[in-house]
Amino acid sequence: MESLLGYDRSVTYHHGDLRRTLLAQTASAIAEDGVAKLSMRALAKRAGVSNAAPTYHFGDKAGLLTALAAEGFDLLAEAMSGFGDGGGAHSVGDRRDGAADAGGDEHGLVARGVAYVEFALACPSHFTVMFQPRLLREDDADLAAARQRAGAALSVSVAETRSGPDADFGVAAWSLVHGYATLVLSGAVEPEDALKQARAVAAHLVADGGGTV
Amino acid sequence: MESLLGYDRSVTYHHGDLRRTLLAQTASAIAEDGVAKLSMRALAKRAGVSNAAPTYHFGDKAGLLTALAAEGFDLLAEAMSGFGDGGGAHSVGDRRDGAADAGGDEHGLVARGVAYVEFALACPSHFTVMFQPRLLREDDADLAAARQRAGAALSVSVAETRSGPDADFGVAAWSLVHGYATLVLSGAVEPEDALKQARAVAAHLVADGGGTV
DNA sequence: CGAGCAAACTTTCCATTGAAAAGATCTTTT
DNA sequence: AAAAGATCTTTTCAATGGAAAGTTTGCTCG
Repeated sequence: MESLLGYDRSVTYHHGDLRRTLLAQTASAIAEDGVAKLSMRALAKRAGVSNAAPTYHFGDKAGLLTALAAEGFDLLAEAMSGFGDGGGAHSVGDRRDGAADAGGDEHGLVARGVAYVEFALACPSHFTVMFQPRLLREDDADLAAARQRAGAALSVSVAETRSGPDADFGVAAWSLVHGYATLVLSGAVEPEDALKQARAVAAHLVADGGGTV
Repeated sequence: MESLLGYDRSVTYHHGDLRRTLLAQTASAIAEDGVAKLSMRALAKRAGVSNAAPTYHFGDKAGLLTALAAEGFDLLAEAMSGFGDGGGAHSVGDRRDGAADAGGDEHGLVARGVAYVEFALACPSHFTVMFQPRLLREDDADLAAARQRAGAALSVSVAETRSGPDADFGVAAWSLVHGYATLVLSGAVEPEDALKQARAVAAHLVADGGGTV
């Protein structure tokens, strides 16, 4: 029977973890071929379930990508937290290569900027989807909540450096790291050593002492 | 006859300008619903031709988007040229709102950064596609050529400001304007007055006098 | 313990899509 | 005028997203 179906019903039925599995498979599928070529059916095959299983869990393709984006914003919020206040730097994902996080006493804002880039490069699928609202259900509550958490983490990063509410500087800092991450991911900038370069790039901004335009 | 076909054959057959028309319709379709929802068939209807007409001109969907991206890189190169050497500022597209280009004696690099953002906001469909290589035919010769022209224009902009070959600074400047444009286009940053803010943002970087990390 | 009930997943079906193949029409060249 | 080539159409097919209805599983309540 199972050889005909292509999957073992006793295992897949009430998988228990299918939602998480689908999200993970989605991320790796996007990382391989891009979000444009993501197919719900191929995803289902990849996870060893039937065509309609992903649709059941996420409603439709936009729902799937929305869930991925929400997960991404939470990962980003996590990656940006725990720098200054003794929490110790959390590296994205499982890797702990030391070198990237070792420079402990570099400028706090630079460290967080590097963390932003580090996240984008470690989770390219999440990052890509997070900033393509056309692909998402913008009215999704979970997405809004996760986005707000990430936004708060970003604001804190800037506020720690600049006491006054200098909105322009915050936007500039965000633009810098976001742009660098985007350019590297799109292949426009060759990343010999992306994180080292990111640190140098970020330092250009922080080196600006004044800030009044 | 024509009422049955849905188009006037005497007009559409050997349209003479169909390729350009299709590119323009593609740009506006993407601007409306995003590139993910772009349909070759809907595009054909929009242009008043049959299903296969777009495929004939561009090979396939990737070919269409590649042509759009190449056009975008040429528009960008044009937008970035003609600042310092007396050419006068060329505004993107047809609009000439004066205010955006009027501040003649602001820092040259800032002016070019603003031009970059101005282009991205004026041609969002081109800009979006230009930096999504997964959607394109990367081996396309026209794309490579146009991209190189734009790259050269960008390099000149930076080189005019910094004499020495400070690669990091160039990447930082590009990242800043590219990131700001991307964030505005994705809706992540609210553009009260996007260009004014862009100028302020860019000034943060230029205000950095030294540059050595 | 078993009957119902909701959750999780499957099967089937349909409209739309991208692309290939082959045909029709117009323009240009010779 | 005849041939050749460019431009556009018609037809066709496999793949896709999604809707609808059916089936299996686990849980709850009597």
